[in-house]
Amino acid sequence: MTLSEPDFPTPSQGDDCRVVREILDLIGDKWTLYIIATLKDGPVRFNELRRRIDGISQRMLTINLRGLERDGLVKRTLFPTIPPRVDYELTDMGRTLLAPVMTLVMWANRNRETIERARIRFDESQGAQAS
Amino acid sequence: MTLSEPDFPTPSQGDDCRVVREILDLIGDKWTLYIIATLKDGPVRFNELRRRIDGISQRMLTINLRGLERDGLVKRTLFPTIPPRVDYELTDMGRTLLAPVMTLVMWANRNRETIERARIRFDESQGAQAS
DNA sequence: CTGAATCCAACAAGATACTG
DNA sequence: CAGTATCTTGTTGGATTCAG
Repeated sequence: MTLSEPDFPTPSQGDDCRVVREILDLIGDKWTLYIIATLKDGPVRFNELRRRIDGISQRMLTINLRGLERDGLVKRTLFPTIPPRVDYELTDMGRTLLAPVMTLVMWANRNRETIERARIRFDESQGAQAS
Repeated sequence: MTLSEPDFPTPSQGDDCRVVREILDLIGDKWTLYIIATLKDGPVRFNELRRRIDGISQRMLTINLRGLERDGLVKRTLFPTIPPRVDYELTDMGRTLLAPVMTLVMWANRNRETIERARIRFDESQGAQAS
């Protein structure tokens, strides 16, 4: 285990945070997570990805797929047919990322409403004090 | 448990991903995670935060703290002394975020080198095919 | 000390058109 | 079908200045 906090593992400021930043730079952008999620069940073709991910542009899909391929999270397979066909699929490492992401999903699901309420309350108190 | 996938819980494209996006919008920016990590052991004053988080500007610290306060992850306590003093600390919900983040930290630590190698390999193969 | 307000640079991302 | 290239725009973040 990389971390050795006694009772509860918490991010140890200096080191870990930078590492997490790299990961967040990896998956923290607008589309990457959607792409990974869309690939979770197996290979998907380029335009199929585009159709399934609502609102993504051709450009962004290409760029993000390149990044994921570069990082070894996604494998690109070109079939040199006419018309050409390209399959994208998660690598083994890409699949291991699904688990950590899931803990975030669960946290999000559990706390979404609380956060929503906190926001409303905060915004109201801000509006009220504007005298 | 919020998810009920049979063998392995994976992000279910439509729903969960949007929820995670909200969370990533929360912590996915450049500084929020550092702030949360810096607050993990208890209240910290504004300028102390600023000192401990290398490179952050006053403006960004303020903005991010406001956001965290708005979302109910951080509590702000103003001591109306002269000069004024403001303490920031994680709320209970804020602390629960540490655990999910940690799974990401661990994934990052485990896979950092692999990713680094993948990148080098990818970049080299790209340079090679540029004929 | 703890901010708020303003201006500005850099980058991310959308729209569109073109190509093998 | 699967991209690339270019242009434009929106957002983020840094620097600086001012205020309670």
